[in-house]
Amino acid sequence: MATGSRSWVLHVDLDQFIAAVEVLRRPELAGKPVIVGGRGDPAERAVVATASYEAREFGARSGMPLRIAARKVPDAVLLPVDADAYNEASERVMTALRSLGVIVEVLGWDEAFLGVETDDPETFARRVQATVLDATELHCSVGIGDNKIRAKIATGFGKPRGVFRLTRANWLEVMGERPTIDLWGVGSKVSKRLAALGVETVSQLAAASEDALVGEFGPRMGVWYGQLGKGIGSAIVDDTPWVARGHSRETTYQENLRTRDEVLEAVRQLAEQAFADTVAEGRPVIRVTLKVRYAPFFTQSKAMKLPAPTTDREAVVAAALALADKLEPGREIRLLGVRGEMQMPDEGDPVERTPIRGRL
DNA sequence: TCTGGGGTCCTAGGACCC
DNA sequence: TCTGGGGTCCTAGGACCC
Repeated sequence: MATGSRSWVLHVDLDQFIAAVEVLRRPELAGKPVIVGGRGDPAERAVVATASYEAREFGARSGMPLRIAARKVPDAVLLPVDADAYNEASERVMTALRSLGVIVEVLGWDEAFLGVETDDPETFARRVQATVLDATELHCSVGIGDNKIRAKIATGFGKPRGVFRLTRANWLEVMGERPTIDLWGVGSKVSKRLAALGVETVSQLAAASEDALVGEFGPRMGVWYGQLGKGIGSAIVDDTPWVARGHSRETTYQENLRTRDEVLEAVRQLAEQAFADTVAEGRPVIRVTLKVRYAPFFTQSKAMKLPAPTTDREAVVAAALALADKLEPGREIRLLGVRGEMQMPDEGDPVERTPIRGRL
């Protein structure tokens, strides 16, 4: 048996995860337009974390200002983000996936790659869905691929509650005529720059000259985009625990900050919170970055490598405050962020594994 | 209509050294 | 007097993802 057994990458994605978790604990919300975001108050500066399918019919989208979404969907049930509840549900999902005896690489709250040896990936995918549903009452879609890129993109064609296979064999047939922005890792800016090069579709990207792409995007990104057009990418599914490079805290203020004292106090608070997260990792901070968004919407950053790696809270806070003194005085500020970057555990021995939220 | 909060990686350009 | 090329380190900022 298993004569045709080979390696597959499966990508599992929960369907409207956050809204589904909310409906689970409040069954009366089933079938209603549900919008989750911020503190659930459309009068505040916040954006939509998830809109249920019913709310999407009226034009609500994740990432949209809560205020706008509430206007589009007057009958919507607005709920605050409850991170603890989603983390707990996420843990149960991942535990269910691990019970299948395969390698599980977690991508976020509601996503994971599975490394699977099988001669029938569709049947295995259905088993994944049944296992998750049985354990959590949540539905998911599964993409099957011969690498992570294709598995990830395949999932979109399976939604909701479906399974789709995307490999070298059908890559151009399925993706070739689609716009480049449909690729994972190509956003609005890059798709426009590609269009300026005459590259509108995935097949055009696959056929584009690497020299032209490198000329436009640089040695790494240029090569990367060319590979992406062909659907080429890593097939390594790695379950070693993720080690964060840094931690940050940022806040959008409901009222813009106006005075220097307000700004310094805000920076101090954010620095202490971000520092607390880095301390929990047990590694020293090597670099501090201050991010500022002046009203109405202009973002800048100031960064500073510390003289020496430190676990001293006051040193980190002092660095953040020093950066705050480089901000333009007298301008209204609507957002501040402080990021602490940590020393990696085994410097000089770069992790071979692929970064999950960055490149694949 | 007015844009969260948490991350990752890449590129350009200046400073400095040989 | 005016000038090279390569390398490293650092900061600022861009782009993308969930």
